[in-house]
Formats: sequence, structure tokens, C-alpha cells
Amino acid sequence: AFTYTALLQGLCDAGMVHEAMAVFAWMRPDGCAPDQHVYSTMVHGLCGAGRTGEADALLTEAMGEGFVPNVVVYNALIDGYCSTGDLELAVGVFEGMQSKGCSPNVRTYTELICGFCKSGKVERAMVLYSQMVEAGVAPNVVTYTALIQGQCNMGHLEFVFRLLHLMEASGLVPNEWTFSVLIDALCKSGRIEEAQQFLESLVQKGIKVNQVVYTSMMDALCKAGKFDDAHTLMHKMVMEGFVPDTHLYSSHIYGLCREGKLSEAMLQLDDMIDNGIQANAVTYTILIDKLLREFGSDGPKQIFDRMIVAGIKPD
RNA sequence: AGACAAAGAGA
Repeated sequence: AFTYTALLQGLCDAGMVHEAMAVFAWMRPDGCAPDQHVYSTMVHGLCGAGRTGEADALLTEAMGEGFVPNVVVYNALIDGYCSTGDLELAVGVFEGMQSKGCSPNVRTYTELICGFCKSGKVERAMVLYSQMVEAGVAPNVVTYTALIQGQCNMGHLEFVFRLLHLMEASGLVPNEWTFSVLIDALCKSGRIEEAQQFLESLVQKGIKVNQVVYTSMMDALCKAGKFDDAHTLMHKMVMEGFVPDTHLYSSHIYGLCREGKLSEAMLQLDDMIDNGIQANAVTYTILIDKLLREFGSDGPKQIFDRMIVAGIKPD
């Protein structure tokens, strides 16, 4: 079963869920009974392919034959329902596992909290948060980050800082994800100066932030027309020896295009490729879109060919 | 020795 888990996971990760199902079906004839690890892998694989209903059916069938799922298996299914937005079904699984004597853990609660936050139901997420604390399950950084994101999306930015304090009071340290959620929320709600100040304060405290934070900042600056700040940001990062990734380069190229600096945008493209960073369909689309607007239907021809030559499939 | 949760770019 160890071998099978590894194999199934490999197939699922490669998007070969169909093949994984076939291998799974061969386990019994092969004399190897699927265990909890195998089931969680299959459930996760099916859910990742958008086949959550099948994952659920697979489990139900196995349980009918006496299989007893553990918390990891249930978590995989709950996560599947959360990511398709079927929150009530997720809650159904959550309640079902408890009635079968399986206690939810941090991940279970965090998945549900994240699901509710993403669909704008922060209140229910907060209820779950209280429930988990009551049940003696300690929230972790991921839990708090999800809640912070939920409150951010609702525009409750003041509440967010309360959550941050609550989190630190329980001995948890916000991480890069936490900061990226915060800064992105500040940016997307138009509070760019606050985001800039916050970012600056992090840097001064010696806290490392990553590409995601810089991309949020870059995106916001470009969309607000603050091109000089955007270029300065890019320049500063490069001076600090930071190598921007595909997202960051793309958002800067987007800014240059909006500013009308097409040739500089093209230079950035060369620059990223020189740095060994892959340009993808998004990157090329930004340039193609601008070239179309500037030069009409023949404008993007060269760049389109470059994209094809680079082996990038248009989407 | 194997399985599950949170963040950023274009149309």
C-alpha cells in the first residue's frame, strides 16, 4: 500500500486521475487492500480534478464495505467541497465525521473557515473559529490568515488588526502569507499608501517579504497610474539582488504597457528571459493586447511568433 | 519510508 500511495499520488499530481482510478481498481485483485492513505490520496486526486461527487461516492461505497476513514480522508473531501463552493455539503461531511466518532483537527476547521471566508460568509467562519477554540483545537497561522483574508474581503480592515493582535497574543507569528493577504487587501481596497507604509515598516523590522507581496504592490501601483513608484519598486528590488518571478514581471510589464512605454515593456520581457524566468501566456497576452491596440491586427505578429517558438500555448 | 488546509499578474 506504500507503493500504491506513492504511485497514485504521482499519477494524480500529473493530472492522470483516470489512470489513477484504474490502478486503484487493480489494488484488490492484486491482493492489496486500500488503506486510509490510499483513500485520502484518491479523494484528493478526484477533488483536484473537480470530481468531488465521485470522491464522495467512492468513500460512501468503501464505508459500506466497512472502511473507516480517518481525519485526513475526511479533510480531503471537505476541502474538495470547499473549493467548489459546496459549503453545505462540506458541513455535512464535517457533521458526519463527528457522528462517527472522528474528531476534526486544525486543518478540518481551517478548510471550512477558508471556504466560508472565500464565499463572503465571514460570520460563519467566525462561528467555526469559536467552535474550534471551544473544542480545544488550537487555531494556527493558517487559520488566522484565512480569517484575516475573509475580513479583508468584507472590507472590515479594522477587525483585521484585532485578529492580528489576537494571533500574536496566542504566541503565533504572522508569516509571509499573512502579510501578503494583508497587503493585497489594502491594495485592492485602494489603500495603497497604507500598504506602502506597512510594507516599508516590515522591511525596516527586517521581516522578509516575498514575490507575492511585491506583485500585489506592483499591480496596485500600476493600476493606480503611479508608474514612477512602480518603477522605483522594481529598481529597488533588483538592486537588493531580488529576482522577480513571472507574476511580478508580468504586472510590471502591464504597467509599462498602460503607461504607453511599449519598448520598455519589450525590454522587460527580454530581461526576464535573460534572467531565466519563464514568460507565460499571461505575459504575452499583456503585450499582444497592447500591440493590437497600438498597431492593429498586424502589430502583435512578431511577439505572437515568439510565444509559439517559446512553446507557450495561447489560451 | 506514503495521504489533507491559507496569498499575487492578462483577455
